[in-house]
Amino acid sequence: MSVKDPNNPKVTIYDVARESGVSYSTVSRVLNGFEFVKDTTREKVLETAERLGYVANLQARSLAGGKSNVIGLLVPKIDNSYITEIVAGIDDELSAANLNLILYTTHRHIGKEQQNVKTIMGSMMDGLLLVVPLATSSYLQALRELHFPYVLIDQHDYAGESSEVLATNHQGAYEATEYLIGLGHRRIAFITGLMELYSTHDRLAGYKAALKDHGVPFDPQYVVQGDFWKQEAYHATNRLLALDERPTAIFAANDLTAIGAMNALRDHNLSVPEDMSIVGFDDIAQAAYTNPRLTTVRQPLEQMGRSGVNLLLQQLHDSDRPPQQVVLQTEFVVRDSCKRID
Amino acid sequence: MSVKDPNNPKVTIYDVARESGVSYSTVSRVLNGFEFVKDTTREKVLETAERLGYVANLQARSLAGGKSNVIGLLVPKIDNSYITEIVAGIDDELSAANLNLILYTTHRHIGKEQQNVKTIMGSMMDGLLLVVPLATSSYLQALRELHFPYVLIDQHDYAGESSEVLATNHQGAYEATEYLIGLGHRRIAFITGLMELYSTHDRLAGYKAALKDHGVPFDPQYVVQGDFWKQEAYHATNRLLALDERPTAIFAANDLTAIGAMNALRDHNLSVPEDMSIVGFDDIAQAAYTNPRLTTVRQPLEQMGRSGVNLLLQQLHDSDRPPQQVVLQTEFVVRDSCKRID
DNA sequence: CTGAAAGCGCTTACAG
DNA sequence: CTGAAAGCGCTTACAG
Repeated sequence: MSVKDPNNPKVTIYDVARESGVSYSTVSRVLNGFEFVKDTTREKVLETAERLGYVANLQARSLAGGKSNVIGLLVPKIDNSYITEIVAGIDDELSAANLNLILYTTHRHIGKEQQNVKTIMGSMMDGLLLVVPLATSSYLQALRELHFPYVLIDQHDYAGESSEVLATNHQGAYEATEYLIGLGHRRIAFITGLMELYSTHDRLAGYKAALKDHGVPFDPQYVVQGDFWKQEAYHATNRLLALDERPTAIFAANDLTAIGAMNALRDHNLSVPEDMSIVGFDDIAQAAYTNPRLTTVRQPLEQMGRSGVNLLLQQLHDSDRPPQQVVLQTEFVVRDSCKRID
Repeated sequence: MSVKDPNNPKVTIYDVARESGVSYSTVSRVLNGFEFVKDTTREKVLETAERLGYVANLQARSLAGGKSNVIGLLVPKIDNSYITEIVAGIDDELSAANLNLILYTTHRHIGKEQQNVKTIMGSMMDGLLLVVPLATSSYLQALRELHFPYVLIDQHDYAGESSEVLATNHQGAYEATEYLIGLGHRRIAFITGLMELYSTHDRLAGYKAALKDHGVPFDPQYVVQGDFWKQEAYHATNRLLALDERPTAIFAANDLTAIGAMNALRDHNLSVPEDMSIVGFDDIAQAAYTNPRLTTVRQPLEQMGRSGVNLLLQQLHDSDRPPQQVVLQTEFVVRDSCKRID
């Protein structure tokens, strides 16, 4: 009876089988928690697996048709806390569920996004989490045909056939706009986000709805296009400042956009909130540290990640589960970047 | 000759072999870039692989003894930009090299860290990147015996047998302390980081060296223990403020520590830099947004991630390569959190 | 409740 | 230059 080195990770089920005097099939069964195994057998196997330091080989397991216990996570890029907070929530929840995470970054490149999804379909992951994907329409259908479990995070499938987690973008934008109106602003600009993302459209709609409900006429010149990034926001703000009738307030599609706008204002020697009121969206960590501190609409980012995992887990347990939509509540956070005007 | 659906990801080398009229062994060879394949054969195979939309099954490949093309990444937790900047660099470089990344978070739990490393050794990853690991001594030996390629990022192997990427912590701390001394400070406190991390010791040594070189006597009461987090820093700062002779400046082991210290000072109605000068370390994104903006020692975090990948790549190509150490330059960044005193 | 067999998709000697 | 065979570590019907 050879005692293997407990530190040698190359212990297989054959080793465990030999040591515990059962067949490797039985070992596999107890390791997978099958019910029809004699208790004494189970204990013996578990004990020797532990003693030998057995660690399952995930590749082999998944190849053989079992679960791989690995989930693919597709994100644009690990470069701002909007993403990292969502990823933190996902990671937490996944590791609590004993699932591994393999990360794919698209670098906001649609071709790469499609390539990655294809790779993921081809490999043997148990499921896929897509954070603000850009080109969903090109692969959602294929994913579904394969019965490949997936969840959209902060993105919407207009076909209505995908599980997704969203925030109350419309309401958040509505409240932000309403707040500005309540402060006396009438010329309120909106810098949009990326047009590929649902949240952009939903926030724009909320903005328009608030204007309408409060009798402020919608003026298309005050809606300028951004892409959720500082740089574009900077340019968009410059365009706004070149208008004959400048806005008195800017509602930015997200916090990074708000920061970019603040940079542009500073370069024009305009100060916030004296010369321009600003509201953001997201409440990323930086928002509490801008100067002045940014008034914004908080999204429960980490929770969005967690909810995404939970939706996925449900699909993993029941692959015929109809798609579900989880909508998380935003919260308006008043800080110092807005001022009442008369 | 059945044409398969190009969108069906379940295309295997058998399909490619059948379609192109060669054996699956040959297909495998061309897919792996072997040299002894007739050019026409290679082209034919490549063309049909492309046409059928073949995607390699990584699990199978690695099981069969080939490379898995996946690298394990072990991090404490995705919860602050020190980590996420390093991860961003790693992710970038890895995807440029066509390598997949599987993420393991330890939640700063030593048992979990050891468990994860064990799992990684057992599974078939090609290599492992460890970012500020806490319990290296317990598994480095095993990793080496398995010839498992790994690189330490911002952590040191005292045995000198590991490849690692570090920053000039000593020098950075020296410069920070010297700067404070140059501003007239003599009672300079140091809030340490986690004692398990090399950087803590290296920075402490730099701090002491600067004091010594400038004839400022070292006073142990001014060294208080932190753990790189705001909360501990808050308490450490309170201890400092309870001293009979309060320090006039605090050198914090990292920016989060500096922020925690600023919070404590604010709660004592003390202002920075009027009542207390503060220097941080890292220059995470937040550092430019504190109020006042934080003077700090910049670490090239993203570059540290990139260098880690490069070291790993070298080992992947030549597993007998002796361990290498890469030391990246820090940079002192003066902002507004320090004041000259007389 | 348990064993023997087939097979997941691939790589790699071994022959030729 | 290329094919047939064995095997990576595991799961899952199929028998019993």
